[in-house]
Amino acid sequence: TNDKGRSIAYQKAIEALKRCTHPIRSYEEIKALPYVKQSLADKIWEIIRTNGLVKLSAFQSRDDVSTLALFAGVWGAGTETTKQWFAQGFRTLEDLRTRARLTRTQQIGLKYYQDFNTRIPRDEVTRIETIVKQTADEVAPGLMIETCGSYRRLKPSCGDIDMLMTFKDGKRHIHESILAPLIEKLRDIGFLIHDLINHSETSSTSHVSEQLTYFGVCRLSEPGSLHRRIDLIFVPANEWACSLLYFTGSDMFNRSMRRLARRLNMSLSQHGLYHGVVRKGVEKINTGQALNTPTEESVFLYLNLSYRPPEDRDH
DNA sequence: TGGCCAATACTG
DNA sequence: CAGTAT
DNA sequence: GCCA
Repeated sequence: TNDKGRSIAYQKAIEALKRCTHPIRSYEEIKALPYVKQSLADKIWEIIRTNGLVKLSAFQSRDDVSTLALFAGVWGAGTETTKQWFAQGFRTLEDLRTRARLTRTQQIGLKYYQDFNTRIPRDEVTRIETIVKQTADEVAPGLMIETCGSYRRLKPSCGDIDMLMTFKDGKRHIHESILAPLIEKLRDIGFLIHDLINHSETSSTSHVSEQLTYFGVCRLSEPGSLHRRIDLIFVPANEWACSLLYFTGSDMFNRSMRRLARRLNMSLSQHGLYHGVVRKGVEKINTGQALNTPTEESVFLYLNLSYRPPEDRDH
């Protein structure tokens, strides 16, 4: 419930299982998998034998666990908030609506609870993408726009919509005035329904970033359309490739790529790839120098990896 | 036994 | 600052 | 919970 390390370990084991192509017949075969040892092998074997896991069903049916899982579906509420709500005696979404103290974003998260927790079919993402691109062409021509996340990994459905943009020519500077008119226009045409977060990431530490980020709620005009979570992100041209990599994911893929970078005394983030990084434990002594990363391919190359297209980046 | 990706901005 | 999000 |  509150064990980050353990949940990562389970994730790794799950990925290892997915990667395993040959059928599993014996307990020994399970234990031979990476990231699977005694404890997890026992659990997996029990699932295979009995088609279930006694401990898991007992766990899931616990009042607190199921309630926390329900509350976790509210955008803007994390582990601490959901625990507090449970402690205050709330058990249903109706309890939250009528009695809980909610932040503005949590109110939106609750209002659209069902919608936000419904997967978005690919073709709907495509239609949403078209609207944003058309509108961008009107108010800020010359933008390159790429829809990332699971959409770019060619998944049949997506949890939300992540759109990354930069200037095609790569020369013009990203400026606050680019984001605002686009948002405004999208709001005018009835596409954007709510704003969740509107932030401008400016140079505060080592790297000079001019990333602009908007999180909001959109909806297609067709009757019956659900409200969808959409993120619009402007990045400076020199950060395009690393941002694209980051926002395309998957999460697990990003992690393993960053682990590799670290082993090579480099550091990878959405802003760039740095080499000559000096670390003392987790702490960075020297941030190193930024490498020129014009394309995703270039990042793979620096890390001595062969290129993997988005659809092969599930882990 | 410590780390498990990284870096940063918003809200209250 | 703690919490949440990307 | 697994790994270095």
